[in-house]
Amino acid sequence: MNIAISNTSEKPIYQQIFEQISAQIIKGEIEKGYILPPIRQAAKELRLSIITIKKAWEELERCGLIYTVTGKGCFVAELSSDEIRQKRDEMIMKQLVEDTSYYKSFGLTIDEIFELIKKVY
Amino acid sequence: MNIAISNTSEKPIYQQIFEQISAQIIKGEIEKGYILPPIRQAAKELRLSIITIKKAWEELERCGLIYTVTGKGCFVAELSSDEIRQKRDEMIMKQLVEDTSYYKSFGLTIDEIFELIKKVY
Amino acid sequence: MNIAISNTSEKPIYQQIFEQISAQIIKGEIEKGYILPPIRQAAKELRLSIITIKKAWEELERCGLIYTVTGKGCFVAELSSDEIRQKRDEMIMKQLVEDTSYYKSFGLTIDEIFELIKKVY
Amino acid sequence: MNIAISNTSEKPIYQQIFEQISAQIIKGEIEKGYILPPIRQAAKELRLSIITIKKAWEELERCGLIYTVTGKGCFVAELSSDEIRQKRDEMIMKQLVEDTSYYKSFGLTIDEIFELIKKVY
DNA sequence: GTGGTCTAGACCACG
DNA sequence: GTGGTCTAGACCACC
Repeated sequence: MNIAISNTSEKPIYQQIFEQISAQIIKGEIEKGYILPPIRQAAKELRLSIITIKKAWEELERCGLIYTVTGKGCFVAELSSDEIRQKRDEMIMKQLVEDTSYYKSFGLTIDEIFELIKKVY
Repeated sequence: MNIAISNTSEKPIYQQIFEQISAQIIKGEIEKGYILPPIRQAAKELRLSIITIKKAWEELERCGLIYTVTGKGCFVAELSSDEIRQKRDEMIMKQLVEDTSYYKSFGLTIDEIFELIKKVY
Repeated sequence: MNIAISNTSEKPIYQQIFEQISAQIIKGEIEKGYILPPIRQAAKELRLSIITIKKAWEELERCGLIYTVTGKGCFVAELSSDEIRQKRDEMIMKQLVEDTSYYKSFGLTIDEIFELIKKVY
Repeated sequence: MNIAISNTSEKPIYQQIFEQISAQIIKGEIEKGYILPPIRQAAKELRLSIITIKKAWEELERCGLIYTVTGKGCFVAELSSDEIRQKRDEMIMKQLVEDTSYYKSFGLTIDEIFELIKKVY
């Protein structure tokens, strides 16, 4: 559980948590079958409301990255590397389609986009 | 004035308008010195509140893309192509920084990002 | 009639005209008894609405700097240098009181104000 | 929160509020990290519309004097005394440029301006 | 609870 | 005619 929260960001906190944990799962930094900390404990550690944590957990479950066993806790889903890769591409693509359409709306060519990304990277 | 509003989008309406008009100005689709439609007329055409339009116009003015003359209307700023280019890169960079940090969080290399963008483009 | 108008300024146009002409009268750049150009002509020269010019002339008359003779035109008032000086101080003081109270509201000492004015001057 | 509103002033209400609060922050009368009253409460207290308060808060945020955390409130920014001083001079300079150009238009020298300010102070 | 957005009116100064 | 400001409600997402 290594999460960095920014209060000033425009992104809602629950989404920041969701993105970071999902990235960690997909990168294999959290092993399959691992039990996520109980909501109450996570809330305490991150000094956030339980509601906020719950919302992040729900998002993760909706994506199939974790599953809840009532009374026992939330487990990281045991996915094959193919499934993982598929989920990763799904999540990234969803974002990518939106992003590129934004860049294209300014009349940028694909090469100009690459140029700018290189600068940022 | 060719604006498409999505009520289901997460983006606030005023920002959708801002983005579309700013893109049109930057692409040169709206010529310099052109008078934007009066806010009341725009509000009526798009079936929006005056304040929503006003907010979009204010953003445009803050970016230096238009200037308003009270009692006369809102004019597209007369910028050099260099200034336009600079403003364009500014706006895109702001978005790009956020986007790439998202991709990076999944462990994507810059080449993998290029690969994906090519597919989408 | 040497007037510079800024459309982008926040100051209303009629006030810009008023300020510039009154300053010219007070500095003696316009001689006493001089006939101001007819409203219609001034409006044409400055490419402004007649209403705008009329409003500026009215302000000048309210300040006693010009007087209107119906059918003949607007004349620069024939004031003694004492009267001129008094009017000048009146106009400046009115502005000054407001300005200094603004600076004071930020907790500036009089010396700090002088320092800043020197920079600007 | 000690705000005095003048309905007769030419200044828009939201700007009066902005100026008073920004002055208080800059003078250190409101401590860093302090939470501004919720916009709805402030609106009620001052008997103003929520939007009017919101506009004032937005100006403060644009100047970097406060930052808002959605769902939590608006906090006074934690700036170093240098940053504060810089912001103060910025705001005053902006006003000062306009003011001095007005005085200069009447042919006043810098010393005459000092003389008058001393009188008023 | 908080702020973010939006509506459908209104009055005013300016041109 | 224009934009500038303001009101008194409303619904939403987030915490």
